[in-house]
Amino acid sequence: MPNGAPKLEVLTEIEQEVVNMCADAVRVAGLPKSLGEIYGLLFISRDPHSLDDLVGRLQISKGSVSQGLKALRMFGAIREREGADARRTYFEADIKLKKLVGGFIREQLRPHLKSGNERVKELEKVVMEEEDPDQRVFYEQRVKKLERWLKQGKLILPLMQRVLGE
Amino acid sequence: MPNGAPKLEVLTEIEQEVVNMCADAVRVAGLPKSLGEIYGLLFISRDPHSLDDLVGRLQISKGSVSQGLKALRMFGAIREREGADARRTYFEADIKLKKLVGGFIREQLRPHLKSGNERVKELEKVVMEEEDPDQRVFYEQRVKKLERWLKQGKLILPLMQRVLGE
DNA sequence: AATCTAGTTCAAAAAAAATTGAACCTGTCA
DNA sequence: TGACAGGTTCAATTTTTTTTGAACTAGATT
Repeated sequence: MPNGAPKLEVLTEIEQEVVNMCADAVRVAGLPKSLGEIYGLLFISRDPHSLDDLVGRLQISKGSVSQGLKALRMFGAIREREGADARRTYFEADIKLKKLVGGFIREQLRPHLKSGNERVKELEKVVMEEEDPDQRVFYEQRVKKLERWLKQGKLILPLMQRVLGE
Repeated sequence: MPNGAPKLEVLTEIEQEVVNMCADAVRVAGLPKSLGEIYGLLFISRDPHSLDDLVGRLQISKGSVSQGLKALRMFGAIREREGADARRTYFEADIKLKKLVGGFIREQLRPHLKSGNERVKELEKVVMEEEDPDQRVFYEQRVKKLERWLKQGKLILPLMQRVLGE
């Protein structure tokens, strides 16, 4: 009978430190702290953890951990693994920066660029209706500027991924 | 006697659209909406605006606009300009993407990388105290990984600035 | 089939962040 | 000098975001 009981111990100093660093790092990216805490603990752990392990060690609710794991899986930041209790799902961190940044770009940045494009197209239409010719010319310049910004954004994402390709 | 009275008119469709786009864009970067609204209105205006103009047109409080302008000045995203009323300070948008991104990197990203470095140095010390040799080797690997991540981050910032050099 | 249990969902609660507005500077003008 | 106006500050309030936890689903297990 395998020991599948969730771990309940408190975090060691090292674990706590890494968990905090990751929590702060994801905040910079505008993601919830709990996500970083979960990733941080997996990152600094040799053995994979189950949902209940994470609840016990990090002292955050089952709901938060469930949602956090879901998001991290979407980013490709964690992987499922076999573990002590065949009934549970265990997770380990994917530590390739390329993967993490790639997931972030795909899930967070690209959707915004996409909707930005649509909005600029809308803008072009509205600008065409401007009566005053000088004003219209000015607006056209500015909208063109927005378009160029979006293009630059689209350009820089794959570049970032390439550079972080290690 | 120059007419320095603040503008009170409501936003046109175009202005509203650009203001909203900028508001959403800065949210992605983790900055307050009001900052984006202010920048957006300046971006799409031919003439510079005073603090009271912005309060009147955007319907946000004097306090918020004052703070927003302060932050935008720090980023280098806006410039002071002469205007109708010699007593007031007027602002116009700096529309060079390089400048905007540069300001963001300098004010928001670099400080985090810096504190990250310090924290990793702290971590190294704590790891040295780990008794179990296998565990210590594992921790050393992970801390090294964190160091590499920070280095990559430092590497990519100037690259971004260069690419956005237009 | 009834019971367990790992995991999910989501409305409500809590926490964090942004905004407000009144008090307060500071320099100008009469 | 005193009244005034532009601008700043910051404690209190509002809004937004995150977290919680109880109810629920689904897939074993007896």
